[in-house]
Amino acid sequence: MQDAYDPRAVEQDAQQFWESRRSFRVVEDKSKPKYYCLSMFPYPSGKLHMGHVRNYTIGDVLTRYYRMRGFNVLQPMGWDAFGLPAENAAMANKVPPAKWTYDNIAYMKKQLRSLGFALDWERELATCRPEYYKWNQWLFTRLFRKGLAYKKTGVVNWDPVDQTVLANEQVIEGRGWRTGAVVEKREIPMYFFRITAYAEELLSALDGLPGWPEQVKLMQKNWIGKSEGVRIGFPYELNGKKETLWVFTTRADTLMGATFMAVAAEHPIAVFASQGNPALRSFIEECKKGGVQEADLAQIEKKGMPTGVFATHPITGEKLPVWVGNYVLMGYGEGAVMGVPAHDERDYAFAQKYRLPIKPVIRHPAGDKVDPPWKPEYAEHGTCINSGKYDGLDFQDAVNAIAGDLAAKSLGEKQVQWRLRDWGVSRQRYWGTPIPIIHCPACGDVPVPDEQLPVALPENLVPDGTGNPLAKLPSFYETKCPQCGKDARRETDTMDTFVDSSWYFARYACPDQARAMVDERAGYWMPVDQYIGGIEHAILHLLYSRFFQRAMRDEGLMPRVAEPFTNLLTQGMVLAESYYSDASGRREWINPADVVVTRDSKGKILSAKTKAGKDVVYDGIGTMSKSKNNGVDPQALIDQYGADTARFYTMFASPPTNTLEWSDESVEGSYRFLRRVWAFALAYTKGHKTTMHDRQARHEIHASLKQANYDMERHQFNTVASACMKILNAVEKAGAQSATANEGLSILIRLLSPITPHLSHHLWRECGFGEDVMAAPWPQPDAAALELDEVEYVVQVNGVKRGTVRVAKTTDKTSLELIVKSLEFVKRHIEDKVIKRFVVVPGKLINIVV
RNA sequence: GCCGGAAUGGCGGAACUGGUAGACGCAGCGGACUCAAAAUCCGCCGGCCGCAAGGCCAUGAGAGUUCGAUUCUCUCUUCCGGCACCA
Repeated sequence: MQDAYDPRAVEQDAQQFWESRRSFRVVEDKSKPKYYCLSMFPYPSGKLHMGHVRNYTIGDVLTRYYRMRGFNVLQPMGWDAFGLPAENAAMANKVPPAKWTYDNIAYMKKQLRSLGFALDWERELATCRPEYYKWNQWLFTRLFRKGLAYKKTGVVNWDPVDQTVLANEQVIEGRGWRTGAVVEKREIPMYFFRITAYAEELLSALDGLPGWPEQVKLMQKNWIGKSEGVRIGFPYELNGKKETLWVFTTRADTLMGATFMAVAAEHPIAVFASQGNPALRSFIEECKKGGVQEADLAQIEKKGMPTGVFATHPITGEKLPVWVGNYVLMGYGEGAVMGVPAHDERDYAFAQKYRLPIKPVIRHPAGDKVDPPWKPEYAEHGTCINSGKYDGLDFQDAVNAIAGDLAAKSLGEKQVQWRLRDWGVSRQRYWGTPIPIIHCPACGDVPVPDEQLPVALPENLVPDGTGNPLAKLPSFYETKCPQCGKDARRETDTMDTFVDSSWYFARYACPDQARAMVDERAGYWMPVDQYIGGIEHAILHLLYSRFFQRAMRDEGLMPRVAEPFTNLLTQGMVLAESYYSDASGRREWINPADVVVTRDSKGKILSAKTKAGKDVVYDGIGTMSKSKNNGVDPQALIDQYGADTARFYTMFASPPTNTLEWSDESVEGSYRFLRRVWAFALAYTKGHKTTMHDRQARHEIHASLKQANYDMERHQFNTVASACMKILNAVEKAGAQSATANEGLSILIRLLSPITPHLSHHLWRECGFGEDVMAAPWPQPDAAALELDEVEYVVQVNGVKRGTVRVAKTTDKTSLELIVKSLEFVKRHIEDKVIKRFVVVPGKLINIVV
């Protein structure tokens, strides 16, 4: 055994051992319980970032742990390889996205290998490969025939200068990122997946997911947003024609307080009324300015303009003015709302601004009046007032009565409304799965027949920022209609990359299957037993995957599996400090690795300078991002300390679900610990062995092991790492030649092996415990070692700690009371007072209440 | 704006079902070893008062329940994630 710990040599050696044995290759094996451990696959952006290291280390710790516990464990890896950054890189470097992507995959794969993850590389897949995306297309055509994929218009961000659709990310403060032009909303035809057909099941099935964090289930529940309400019709006349303006409301009880109507700018009433009304037309144009992001729309100043149209209140017959409101969204409900200013905050603000009447119809906790400013209680449920025959009814009775009266006039019905919208999957972009539709002038939209799949994406194009290059490539879009054989045009839009990532987990079971999307091997491996990934995916990716699993199930694939992920671990983000320099008048972001910080004694930052001495400004802590240049490159860490230190640090630094604030300094401590383990093992191999046991040390070892096993089960790996440190402390106390060292080292090396597999592999062999630590059984604490004859009680008087006392374990409550009352530090606090209570928590604590 | 989460020493964090707040580390300080440095080892390490014994304060802020609250309830503040075309 070498005197000094040399991570490079140890890690190469262990990786070769695993490689030569194909240690991580798994096949279906009915004799063992299966465990499918999956980490979210990476986007091949160039190199690994710390979030990847953290994510994949968590997955690898679980993989190796379950493997030692006797499970047949699958841990695969692949590449979420389509997406926007490849097109951006292509524009910047004039290199096709395909080449950029494949180069990145090659480099990142090398990095993953150097970290020693127990991955079955024979199952590797990349979503940009035709043998993968063929099945996106195949499923799309199946859903299309069933009506679960369909075409309608959707709203996008439009850059009027580049004449192109922009992603939300490419809209900076309402302007196109390349042109600086004010972005406009534009309606274009696109394909949608009818996820709303599964809304009820996606919602109710959340209750059957005990292995998911409550917070994620709650977010999904709110996202799906089931609400029960009433669809109400307000008759109006347009050009002498009788029409009905429909709205949806969850507050039908406030119908008698409606004083106006508001419709979206795209609503037919608005469009009609704007003819011959230049002011209204320019207002509608104004509403189209800006992007489509929900967060922006929710914060814009509420503005409106009357259309001159009046709608009839379905109960009172009163004429209500119809306004165009920039806060009404065409995509939600009916694209129109009834304005009840007295009991809705947005309507209240709108009515105040435009001096519309405010009519209170609900008695709220603060009374009957709704004087300004707005108070949240105005929106609370209560008894109806000023509502004619509905006066005195409470919320539910009023809704029922009003819905009943409206139904009699065919102007209303109860309705369940979902916040969830259908999933728009069309992207006007090149680097994605081509949508397998052919547009025929005679036959309409025709899905590409199976024998013509995949619709291959040409890999040699370079986008230029002015729209989709596929739409400029006749050899791609010129085709024949599969039905009538006449000239037709191929769809040039590609699919949202979320489609790729909605089923990759099933494909890992059978990546080599050329004849089907998945085969019976998916039936063996699915569902995923443990899924691990960033909390930022809590809604979209996970919801889309749950939808896809059901769509595939109903297509006869994996018929028994509805939920793709049995257990979910959402890891926290890896954060870093960011700094910029203002010197050039423009913010120049400086990597934290190049910044020297001086702090005061409280740890507050006094000043920050670059290594060259230039002043920089501290911009707080946040996610690592390219735009703020605050990424920490894990490669430097691996090169300097080795993979095991990188792995140990990321596990030890904080519990997996917390955010992790990066600190270079703490890495050193992890490395020091691994060196101490090495040094102790070295001393152990050299010395004479004795049969002597250190009882106290042995107790500490087994108590720590018990804790570690508990924490392993609840995925709190930072305290597993702490337990390893405690065991080393104990075993060092016992001495390298003791029998306790033999037992303790054997436990320690096994306990560490999921976290630091290379070091554990090496030491296990050097200490003579066996050939392969992964084949060893997982350690269990010895009950006898955990037992102690004496227990220490904390003694409190009135809940304040006054001291401790050691007594025999068998002491009963009566004698305990006598012993405690005679203690000097107790007497002092209870003399001449009456003891009201004597609380004993067995084995732990005594509280005397006086 | 809406939905979800978090807040504990100088720093990361621990405290299992309400029972010793600060485990285990990092940084810092003092010492040993060394010609010296590195490495390693030993000791101290929340704040205030006190020579000490000991006492008081303290888990973002404010209230409440309890013999006892970091843990449960309510209100608030700040920060983080998501908001449907970033992945």
